Parts: sequence; C-alpha cells; structure tokens
Amino acid sequence: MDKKSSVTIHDIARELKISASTVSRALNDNPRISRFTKDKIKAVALKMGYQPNTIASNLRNQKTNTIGIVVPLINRHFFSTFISGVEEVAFNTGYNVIISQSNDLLEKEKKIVHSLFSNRVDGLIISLSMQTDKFDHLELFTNKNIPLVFFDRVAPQLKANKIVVDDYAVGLKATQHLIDEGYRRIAHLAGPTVLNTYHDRMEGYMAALRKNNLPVVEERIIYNRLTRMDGQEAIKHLLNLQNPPDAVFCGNDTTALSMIMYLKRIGIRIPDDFGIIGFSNEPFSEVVTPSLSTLKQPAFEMGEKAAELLIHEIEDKHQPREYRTITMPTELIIRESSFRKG
Amino acid sequence: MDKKSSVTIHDIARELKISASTVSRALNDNPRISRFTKDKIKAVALKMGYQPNTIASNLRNQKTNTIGIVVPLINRHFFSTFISGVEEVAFNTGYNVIISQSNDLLEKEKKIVHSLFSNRVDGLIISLSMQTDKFDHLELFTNKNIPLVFFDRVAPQLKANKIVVDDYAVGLKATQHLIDEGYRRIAHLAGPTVLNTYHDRMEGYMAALRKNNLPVVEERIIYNRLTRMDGQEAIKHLLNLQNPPDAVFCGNDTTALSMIMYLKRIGIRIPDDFGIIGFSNEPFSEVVTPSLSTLKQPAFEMGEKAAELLIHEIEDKHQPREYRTITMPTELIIRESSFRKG
DNA sequence: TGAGAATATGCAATCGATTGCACTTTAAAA
DNA sequence: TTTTAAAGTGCAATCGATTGCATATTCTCA
Repeated sequence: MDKKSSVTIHDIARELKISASTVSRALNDNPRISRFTKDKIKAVALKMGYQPNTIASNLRNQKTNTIGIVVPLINRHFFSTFISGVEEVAFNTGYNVIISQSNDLLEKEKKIVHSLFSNRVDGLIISLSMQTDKFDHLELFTNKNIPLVFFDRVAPQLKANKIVVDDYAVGLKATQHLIDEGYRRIAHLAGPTVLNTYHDRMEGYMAALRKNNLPVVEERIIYNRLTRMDGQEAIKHLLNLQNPPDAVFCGNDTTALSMIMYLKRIGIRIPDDFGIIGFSNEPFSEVVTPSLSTLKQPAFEMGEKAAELLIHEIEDKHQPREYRTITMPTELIIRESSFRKG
Repeated sequence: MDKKSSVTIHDIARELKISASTVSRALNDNPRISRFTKDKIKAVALKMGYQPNTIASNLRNQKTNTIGIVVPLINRHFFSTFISGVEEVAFNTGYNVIISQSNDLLEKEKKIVHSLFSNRVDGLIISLSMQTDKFDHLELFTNKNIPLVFFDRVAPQLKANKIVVDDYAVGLKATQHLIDEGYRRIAHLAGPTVLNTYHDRMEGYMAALRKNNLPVVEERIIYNRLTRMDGQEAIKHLLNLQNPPDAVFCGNDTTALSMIMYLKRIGIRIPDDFGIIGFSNEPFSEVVTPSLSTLKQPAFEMGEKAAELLIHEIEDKHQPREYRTITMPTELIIRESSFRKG
C-alpha cells in the first residue's frame, strides 16, 4: 500500500502526549478546552498535515452532510442548471452533493434510490423518471422521515415538499398567446400524461381553447416522449390531418425545434402560416431562426429553492412536518416563431 | 427523533440468536457460511427491511466507492455531458459520484478539493478553474497516491492521467479550414493562455498561418475569458483595426455566437464577407442562422474514459503507476458560418 | 486553611460492518 | 474407537471521531 495512510487525532494526541478526546474537542473549538491547549493542538495538526476523516465523523454523528440528487439525464440543460443551483446552496451550507441519473428508467431509479439511502444521504432531491408509476422505493425515505424534495416530475401522492411550475398556467398562457396572435386551430404535443406536469399543461391548453370558444379537437393532441424524432413525426402527422392545425404548443423546446426545422424544409412560413411555441427556454431557442417562443422555467432558482427547503428540513428535525408545494413563476418569452402582429 | 433509526446486522443477529459476524459474512456471500444459514439470514434481512450502512462499511474498509468530480460550471454543456459519461461508467461499476463546481474560482476549488479529500473519495476527476496556477491543493491527492485524472484544463506538471483533445491540432484544423475557404486575415479569440488548452490552440492557429505563408499579426489575437460579452467586445475591437480581419477562429462557440449576432445586426454577411468558426459544438451551434462551424469534442466519451481510467487505477493499487495522457479525437464540423465554396 | 466551585483533561463506550483467530461440531480416515 | 481434517460460528479488535461521565488540578471565598 501507500505510505502510512493518514494522520488521525490519535497521532496528534500521541505527539503531544495528551488524549484523543482533547484533540477532538480542541479542533472543534469546544469551550472546555483552554485557549492555550487549543492553539498548541491546532498548530501541531497543521504541521502534521491532519485532514479529518469525514467518514468516521459521519458514522459517529449519524449525519453525512450529503444530499442526493436524482434526475433523468444530467446533461439536459434544465437539469444541469437545476443541479448547479443545488450545488451552489449546498456548498455554502456545508453539504456535498451526490448525483445520479435514472436515464428515465424505473429500474435504475430504484437502484439509485437504494444506494443513496445506504450511503445515508441526509436528504434527497428527485425528478422522477418517465417510467415511474410506483413509489415504493421512495418510501424508504418517507418512512424513515428522511427529508425528500420533488421537483419537476413529482409524485402527487407522497408527503414531501415539491417544487414545480404552474403547469396549468403554462398551458393556459402558451395557448392564449397563440390565440391572441390569431391562430385558431391549435394543436398540442404532450408528454406522457401520467406525469402530472404534462397532464396539467394539457388541461391548461384545453381550458384556454374553451375560454375562447374554440373546439378541443382530439386528433390535434398528440402524446409521445418528446424526443427530437417524436417532434418530427408529430408535425408530419398533424399536417396530414383532414383539417390540419395552424399552430402547435409543444411540450418542450426540443420538439418545437425539430418542427421548425421540418417546416422550414418543406417551405411553410413561420410564423405567418404556422405558429409554434415550446417550453423551457433551451439555450438554442433564442438563436434558432426563426427564434422560438417558449416559457422559461427558473431552473437555477428552482435548484436553490429545493436545496434550501431540503436543508432546512434536515436541520430542523424537531419541527412538525408540514409539506409545501412551491410553485415557481414561469415567464412567457415571445419570439419570432409565434409573433405575427407587429 | 424518528422511530428507531435503522436495522443493523446486530438486530438480525439478535433475531436469529447468532453472531453479527455470521450475518455479515452471510450477506457478503462468504463461503465460510453454509448455504442453509445464508438463506435463513437473507430472508430475515429482507423481512426486517435491512439496508446496509455504507458509511460503517466505508470506514472499516477504508474505501468509499465514491469518486469526486470538480468542474468549473456544472451547467455548461460540455461539462454536464462529461459528467453524464462519468456517471454512466461509475454507476455500472458500483461507484457514486460527488460533484462540485469551482465557478472558475481558485479559492472555491481549493475548498472543494479539501472537502472531497476529507470525504475520502477513492479518486478525483478535475478540470481546473481558469484561475488555477498553483497546484498545492492537488498534492493532497498525489502525495497520498490517490488516483487523480485531469481533463480539459489540466496541470501539465503533475503526475496523473490526463484526458485531453489535441488542442494544437484543433487550432491547426480550424485555421486551415478558414484558409481553405479563402479567408486570409484570420483573427483568433483565445482564452487565458496560462491554460495549456488555450495555449496549444493558439500555437496551432499560428502554425497554420505560417504553413500557408500568412503573417501572424499580433493585434489579431485577443485574449479574454470567452464570455458572451467578451465575444462582442472582441468583434467590435477587431472590426475597428486599421486592417480588420476577414475571419475569426473563436475559443468557444459562445463567443462565436455572439459575434454572429453582432455581425448580423450591423449587416455584415456571413460567410461571404466574414468567416467564423467556434469550438466545442454547443447544442445551439447547429440551429443558429447561419449555422456555426465548429469542432466537436467527444464530451460523453471523455467522461467515460476518465471514469474508466480512474476506476482502473483505484482498483489496481499494486500496479506500478504509469501516467498517460489520452488524446481524444475532435471532429471538424463545417457549417454555414465558414463555408463559401459550394 | 479548608471546602466547594470552576476549569481542564482523560477514559471508555459508541456509531455499524468487517475479519483474523480461535473454538466447536461433524465427518472421514486410520 | 481414536485421530485428523474440514466445515461452521463466534469473539473481540478495528476503522477514526465523538461525548457522557469521571477525575485531576487550580481558584475563590469564608
């Protein structure tokens, strides 16, 4: 093996011919140790290159100062930005962050959740996989009263804090905007509506139509997994309808983008002949031509908020639990793809 | 506190009136335990909802099955994709991943590195902050022979494995491409050249010019931090030169993009009047108009490779160390912003 | 000067899993 | 039937830091 592993408080104690307890107390600034002794110990600790073993401390304290994050895919802009926000708050509060991605697979999500539990994370922040329809694995946390915060794709049944956007309002705002721009046959590309986020958005979409006395036409609503490919399939399908739509509200910017590409290719003018609005304001949405109207989710702020809520719950063990669902504001960003008034 | 914390091997032992050692061995499939006993123990463990305490195990085994990643910014596409690759391999090999972001601040990087060390990660993967010019904090790892892998922004001096792209070739390829397209007064927007990655790229840029008997003009090389704002400043500055350039090779796609935006705004035609090539193939580069020529780094594969190297080194403790620098291929992607032959 | 208070430090158990060594039981060999 | 080997378990120490409960020393005031 390597050279003698690491310096421990016992090594320091031996060096100074005192007990390890005193060293531990001194390094933690326990008032029971005199200033003189503390200084001496700290000096020696520094000289010997002491680095505390957090593992040992964690075991003894039953606390790891670590929070787990589970997202479907780390390199999706929304998620990585969210994670960035979590990390920011966590770091400033003295917490580490373990991340894992479920790849939208329930089985992987289960394994991850178990592993994070075994690693005794102090709390968990999770956005569910697209496949997740049962929640037994999460009861590992809820049963043991380990703080849990959902965001984005949440489990409505479970008692936990939740960070979401008002998806109903999103659907309403997006659709109303298209109506305001004069579109009348508005389609909707929805994700799997078992997930409340997609379900609510569709409700908002329908509500907007009704409010404006426009018919809700079944065949104009398409459900899929919202990949790039799905977007292209969807627009082809929609254009082939007897009475094709003149605009689409897409479940995400990715599908909206692939629709724009397709429409440009076949020569349909945006926004003149066809309006498009997406969701989540990806980095590319601003720069594509025509630029893509969308709704912005405050990803970084959601991460910060999730971390704050979680850490607050971790450190306030004795508070009676009261679970909140925090709705973050979304912002309608009107760009070229849907703006034909001006 | 909560209900009695968790089930331990001692609880299982008591339940079965056997010793904890036997339980431990049974759960780890130690051959010294009979099949009969094993089955009995596993059944009870399951029934009691036993979840191993990884912390305790880590302490005893002096191994955490955790690797640390430090990147400047988690939500940069290159980094989050890299992380995604690391996570993939780590998960499949039974490792957890702790991530932190330095925000390109040396001080934060130092704190993170110390914290990860104290958390006894089995290895570390790091891309240095833009400010990092001293490496004492990393000696914490190298001195103790804890595996360390650099990627992207590496410390050339230190003995460790490194994953990079051939930045010299990048500079060469990008510049040669612009020359091939008929541009003659090619500028370069470089990052801080203390970082070898930017330094090498600039060398490649200059080599390409020389090889084609084009002059290397000092004032056409600009150094900054490559933010969006920096890109705009740079293009303004370049256009105001006595003898302004007719093309730019940008240190990243972000600055290339902001240049495109600016040039479009003031009516300079791309690629006819001005050529642009960026670096790293951001998601937006493909969809901006004109689409942006760039060089693609295999971020996900780099993450996989880094994880493989690191984990291999972790698990091969007794191998004599031999450090490699792995150069990953980059791909020149020619798009509209620099293509005027066809 | 002596008693109690205040101050400073040490002992040993604890967190939960692992493992070298020892012990017991059973089976096989002599 | 006795000896020896093999198989199956348990004891207790260990990983490193923390902390309740002593104990030891110094100080203060009657």
